[in-house]
Amino acid sequence: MAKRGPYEKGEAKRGEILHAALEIFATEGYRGTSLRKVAAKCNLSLPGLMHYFDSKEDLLTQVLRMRDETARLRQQERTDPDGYREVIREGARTPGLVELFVSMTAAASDPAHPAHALFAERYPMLRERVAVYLRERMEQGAMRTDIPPERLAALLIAVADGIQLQWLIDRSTDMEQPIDDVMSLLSLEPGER
Amino acid sequence: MAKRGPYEKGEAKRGEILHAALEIFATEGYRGTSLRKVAAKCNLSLPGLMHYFDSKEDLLTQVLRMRDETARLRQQERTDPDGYREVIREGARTPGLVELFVSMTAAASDPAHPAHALFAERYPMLRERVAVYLRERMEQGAMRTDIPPERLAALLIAVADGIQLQWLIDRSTDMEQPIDDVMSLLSLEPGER
DNA sequence: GTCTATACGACGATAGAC
DNA sequence: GTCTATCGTCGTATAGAC
Repeated sequence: MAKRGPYEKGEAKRGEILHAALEIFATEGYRGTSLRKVAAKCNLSLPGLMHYFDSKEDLLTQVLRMRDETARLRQQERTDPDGYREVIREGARTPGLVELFVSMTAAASDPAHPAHALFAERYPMLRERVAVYLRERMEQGAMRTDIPPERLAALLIAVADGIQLQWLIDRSTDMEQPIDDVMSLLSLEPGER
Repeated sequence: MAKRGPYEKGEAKRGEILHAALEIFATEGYRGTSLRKVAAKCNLSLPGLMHYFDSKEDLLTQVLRMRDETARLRQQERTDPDGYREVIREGARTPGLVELFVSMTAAASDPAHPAHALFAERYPMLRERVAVYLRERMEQGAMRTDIPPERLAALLIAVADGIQLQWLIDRSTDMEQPIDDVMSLLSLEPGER
């Protein structure tokens, strides 16, 4: 069901801008990247670009939304550690994007920030999806059950986010090991002591 | 051993600036706080303020250094979970500072950033201190020993950092629970199943 | 060494013409 | 829908008074 009229071109251009912005921020990082650079890459003036977005923060927020959407489509319902691993591996290839996510999270602590709503939906959604996976494994008898899956989900996401901060400073940091370690702590198999 | 000559005043003023900057960033957050505001609070012109610092990022880096130093003096060698708890509780009272730390971590991913050296020293030091505590507990027979303390230290710090990201978005997030949960996963006590 | 005044270039944002 | 022109503010740089 193709859009009619002038909307079609506008939506295409909007997508082009978002992809250009994603590429620039991924390569050059969050700091020191201006909207004028993004506009130039799209053969547009700054006001021409701003016609599509309310503000720089709005543009960045939509970049993250697009990023989430493509990641979601690619791995569908993979909430198991292997799915997580894949996400982390890809993040490791694009330090600029990790930096963008972290910077935006900090900025979005202000409820008035455009990205606040995004993260406010995103974290509970992530927790829920991880919790569903953990609950399954518990029902299979493959995991200890003394901590409810919702709490463990918050814990696992914290590990994944937190290790990325250490990795931002030292790129030799192993981002998968801590996830594996938590999972092994949760397993019922021998290995204790 | 008091300093002589004109240095004394300069150092005092430098400290005043750092405290003023800390207060402003703690209350108004990282974004939207300008050096001119900090200068005004110190009854100084902007260049007058810049006489003491190489750049804005340099000033912010020294704010974090000062922050670390006072925290270190106050709790000395407390690397146990209760010491951590205290740090987290105080962080919870000053969202702007947490935002500052997270934003600076992201920015410091660039090795050329003045804060890069700070974090590059800070994380290994933190890991080492936590590892020492964990090793003690292991030797006391109070903890499982199947994962080496160095790896667990990275894990615990990731949990502490990561849960703060979730807390930045949702202030009702319990920042102590995930720490407690990891510690209970590490304990040898019954509770399994 | 401490500090003010002034100016510069770049940023995000907006007004209004086409 | 896209432009030129302009705005206010930012961090920064320099000159020079004391």
